[in-house]
Amino acid sequence: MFKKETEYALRALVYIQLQNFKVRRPGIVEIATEIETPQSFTAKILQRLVKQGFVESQKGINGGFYFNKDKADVQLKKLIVSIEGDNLFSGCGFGLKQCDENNPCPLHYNYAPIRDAIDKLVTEETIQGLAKKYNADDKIILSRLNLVSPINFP
Amino acid sequence: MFKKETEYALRALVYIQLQNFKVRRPGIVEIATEIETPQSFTAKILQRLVKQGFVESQKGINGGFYFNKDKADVQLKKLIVSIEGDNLFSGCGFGLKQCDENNPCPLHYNYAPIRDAIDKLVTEETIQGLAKKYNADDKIILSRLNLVSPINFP
DNA sequence: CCACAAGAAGACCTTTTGGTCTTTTAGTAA
DNA sequence: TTACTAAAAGACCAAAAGGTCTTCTTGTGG
Repeated sequence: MFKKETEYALRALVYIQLQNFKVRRPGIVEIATEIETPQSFTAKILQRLVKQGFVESQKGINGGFYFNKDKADVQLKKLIVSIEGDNLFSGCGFGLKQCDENNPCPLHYNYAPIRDAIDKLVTEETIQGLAKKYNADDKIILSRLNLVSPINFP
Repeated sequence: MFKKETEYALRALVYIQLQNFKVRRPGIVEIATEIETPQSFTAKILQRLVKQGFVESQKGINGGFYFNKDKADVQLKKLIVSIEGDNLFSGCGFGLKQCDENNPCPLHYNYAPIRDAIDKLVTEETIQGLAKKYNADDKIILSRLNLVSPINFP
């Protein structure tokens, strides 16, 4: 469904938010280890997300990645579109350029409701929402790390 | 959603079935022109589909691609899986290896219904079904070709 | 039986995606 | 102010996806 880059970004950001809830700012080594992604590639992805303002980072000792609480929650759709464009939400299942209600392809009436459901999901859900669900439902899994003692976090 | 190869295969096969309904066997040049895909690439895709038994072909004058009426209709799922594997129907939105009801990722409860809807659609629908819809609903579009006079077709 | 009209086969190329590695920059604590 | 820690930057590499091109092979129809 999603590209690897998108999957890694989702997992990394949810992981960062979870650690932020625990008053920690995880570094790239910890993040990549816990969400089980290639470290350098994950670093590159996060650097782009920092540049684009989805998440922030702090260099040096006790540095790491974190969300600015003054900013709005990160909407999944904005994140996904920034990585892989909006083809998933607006494209035609047949790959036709012009396919809509007035000019439907043979798959249109089957496919449109699914596409709309995907759009609704990613429009309504946020990284912070996913992280909160994780905290609320102890069945939900994401990483191998379950509890880390908080360190000082200004 | 789907890979280009899958999209081209869907369009090509539906086009072939539509022409078969008109007692014609379209050739690769006609197919690629009408469904607006790269000719050589489309030829390559169709050759693979012939080898795998999804469609048949006839060389020489008045040759072209056609469906064997004695065989079962082509289920979209079988076609798609043969091209891009079943990740779309069984994979996790987060890209986790082990993600299910018992071990859900944070996106699981949102994503599973969508994935199931996709699975249902491609399991129930066939190339022949799509082509028939096309014939029944004159709004539906696929190619630039709307009517071609039938030629002899044994 | 030959000319021609197709599809078959496969080598090759380009772009995108996924990924590694090395060097630089910046922040912090002692 | 130095030593260390951590992110930033970007060159580089590998695999997969997407696509082209040339050369067979096969099946008619005349």
